[in-house]
Amino acid sequence: MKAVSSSAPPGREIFAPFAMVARALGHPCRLGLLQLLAQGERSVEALAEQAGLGLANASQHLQQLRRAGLVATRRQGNRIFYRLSDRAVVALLSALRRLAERNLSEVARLVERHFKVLDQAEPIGPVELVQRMKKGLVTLIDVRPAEEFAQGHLPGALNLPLAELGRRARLLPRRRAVVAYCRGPYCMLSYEAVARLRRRGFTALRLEDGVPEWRARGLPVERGAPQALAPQRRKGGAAARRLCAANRR
Amino acid sequence: MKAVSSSAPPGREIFAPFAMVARALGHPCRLGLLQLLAQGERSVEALAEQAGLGLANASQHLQQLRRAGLVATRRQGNRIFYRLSDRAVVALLSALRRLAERNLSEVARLVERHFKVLDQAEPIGPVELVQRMKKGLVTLIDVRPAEEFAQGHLPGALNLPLAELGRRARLLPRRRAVVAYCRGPYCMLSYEAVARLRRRGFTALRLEDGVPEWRARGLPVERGAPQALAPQRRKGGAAARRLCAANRR
DNA sequence: CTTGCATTCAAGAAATCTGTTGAATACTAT
DNA sequence: ATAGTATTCAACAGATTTCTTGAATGCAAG
Repeated sequence: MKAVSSSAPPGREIFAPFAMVARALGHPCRLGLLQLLAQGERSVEALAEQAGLGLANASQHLQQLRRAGLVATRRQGNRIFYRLSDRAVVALLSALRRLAERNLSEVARLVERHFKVLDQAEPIGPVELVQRMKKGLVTLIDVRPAEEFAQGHLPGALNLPLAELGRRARLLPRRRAVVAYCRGPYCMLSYEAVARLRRRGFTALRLEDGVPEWRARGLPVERGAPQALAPQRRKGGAAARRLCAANRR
Repeated sequence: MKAVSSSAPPGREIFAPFAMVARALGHPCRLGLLQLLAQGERSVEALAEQAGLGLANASQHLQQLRRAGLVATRRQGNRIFYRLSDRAVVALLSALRRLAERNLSEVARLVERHFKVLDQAEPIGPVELVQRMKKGLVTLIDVRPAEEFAQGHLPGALNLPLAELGRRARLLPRRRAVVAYCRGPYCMLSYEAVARLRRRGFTALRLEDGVPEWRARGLPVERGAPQALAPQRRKGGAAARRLCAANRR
């Protein structure tokens, strides 16, 4: 950018810091990194791998995010963990998503179509989920990797990472519908999970929100406990009761 | 950006549209244009002039905003009027501002310092304004140009554009404190107005919000009526009553 | 101190973005 | 039609961004 055209109206530089933050959000890779970080803190290496980026490249993207104040770092021994600097970041991302959904109908249609192939049905919202859980109508599964589940998950959810879905799907009760959720509205894990479950004859639905959105709504999140890998779990009954108890307050 | 490094994790392109919207916000000039548009619709020419941009340059920035779905256009005869496409845009800008304020303390300090020279006192919030207006303690002035005032202003505000402040300041009551507002938290008009009024011996304060923020809070806005240019107006009394009435609902 | 590991820095090529200029388009008024 | 106005388009130079590669840094373990 050259010297601003003619008479620079005063108070233009004021916007520079804000523009910098917006710019930091302005790259698909960085949005992907932020979505991952919204699940919990991670090392550079883990982020690079899960985002499918080269190491140095991921590092540079992360530093850009840090310069913009969107993420913060913590050193632990040899490695450096990145995390969202503030839960307002999730709010900003949600605002961005809402607006892009409304206004970019052209692109949004394409995205939707691309996903609708996997999931023809509307996702259900958090309110409806709680109602159905209360009635014991659904089994709630978290299809993210176990580590992310450990860092926070919906109360009463079973952790069934997509990778293990093939092996463990048969353990799900067939009577109840299965509701799957993952990292967020634009994470494809749950789309994929729902598609696979349907192919196996399950009644499967997607939860609209991911964990970050759920948390941002002020709804309760259960931490820790990567869940016993025990394939045989009282499926749904106890879990549903826990979810309801947590939501009743 | 080349082909994404190695194995493109699925669902990366999904973020592209969102990144595009964020990018559109990622330039100081475009943020300035959006701030102007938040006051009301405008022609390209008016926008270019007020933002201090070349005509073609402004046009291109505006088209970028339109491609991102942030603004929309309307043709009227010879000219084209741009407007915000959705009030969610103001919400997004506010979210951006909040986050940048919190996290970019380094830059924020500089900005603040730059402004604190003009305004040493904290701005007052909308709640406090309503209270003081109710008690008839303050005169509320809108220091934006008359056209913007006409497109929407706080109930009971007097329009005293910065350009006319010199001539008309003497007409303000000296007993009451003067509260000035303008386009938003990072518009310098009100800073400047407050500084000038103080130099003249007034007790002057800045309102934290501008009209867009006020509106976004769901507070009432009076439209039309560029206000009689009559220098002699029952200053504050009737205005205050109107503001209070409007806010009471 | 040396080694190994995680991360960052540095440099360079390719792509993208910006602002300017001058021409082209779309509409109004004469 | 013709002239005039408002806006957009096209093209270009300069700046910035992005990703890759390879080296440098900081820390922990031996």
